[in-house]
Amino acid sequence: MATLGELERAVMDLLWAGHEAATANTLRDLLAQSTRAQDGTAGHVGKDLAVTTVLTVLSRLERKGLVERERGTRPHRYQAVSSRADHTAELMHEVLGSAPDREAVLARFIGSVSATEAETLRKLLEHS
Amino acid sequence: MATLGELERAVMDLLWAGHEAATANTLRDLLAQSTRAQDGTAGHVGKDLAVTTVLTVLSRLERKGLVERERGTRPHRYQAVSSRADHTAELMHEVLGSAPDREAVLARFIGSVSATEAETLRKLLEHS
DNA sequence: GCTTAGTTTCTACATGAGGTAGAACAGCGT
DNA sequence: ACGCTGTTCTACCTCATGTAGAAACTAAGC
Repeated sequence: MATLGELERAVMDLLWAGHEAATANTLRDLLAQSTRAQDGTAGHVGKDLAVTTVLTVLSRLERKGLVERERGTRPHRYQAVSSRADHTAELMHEVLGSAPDREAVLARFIGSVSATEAETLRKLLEHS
Repeated sequence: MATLGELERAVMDLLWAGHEAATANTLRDLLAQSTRAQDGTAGHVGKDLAVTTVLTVLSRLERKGLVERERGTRPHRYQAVSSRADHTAELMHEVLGSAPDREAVLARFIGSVSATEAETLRKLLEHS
């Protein structure tokens, strides 16, 4: 499955931020951002990493299909293939999909959702 | 997180079956069942495993909090702590929970649900 | 053209999870 | 006391992930 490690997730957080801003990041960007990110912030990494470390992670994320790399430009540009929300929703479907009793799962899932979110869901379901 | 390996999942599948039937399984039960399980069936394991292998897995699942073991009886009794549906729903919440943009995620999630399931969801949300 | 600083690729090592199982120990029925 | 079955301990292998050095590569200036 597409389960991410801690560092992978941090890098994805940075890339996802760029995704919202429709920005393709370079390695340098990412390093700068990761240095800037504070504890608790998305993309936070508690230490200084070697450039190669980040590149390795980027390659692995690319292999996993989460990151796309523009090889044409000179510093390559890296960007998340899909938004964080899309990715998370997909993950939820993956989790759900492996169940033979989807209905039961959905029932439990709905059962433990906050009142406000239940409201949100109701609204979302009106249209479809 | 509670991400399971292949064998762990197979064992959980057997235990979950027992959970529905309100049955606590012994090691022997599980081995017999796993041998019986056919390809595609829940709890399927393609080969004969050593007893210790299954026991190790059970211990790890116990450590993860997914399995409870009755140590009083002589062959110990093993059982799933919660139903598969509960577990899966919990997993979905975990996935969702790590997102800062829960609403957006829910929107995407709902967006890619089948029509029939959307209907199910609507019904489920009526009561709450 | 040649050096240089930043980029990318290759290769490597450490750690931890999970699959797998032997060795040894413990309790029960005979 | 003996042996069978279940349990515990320990161990090994593989793979994912974190981490990074060494080397190859490239654009830009001198």
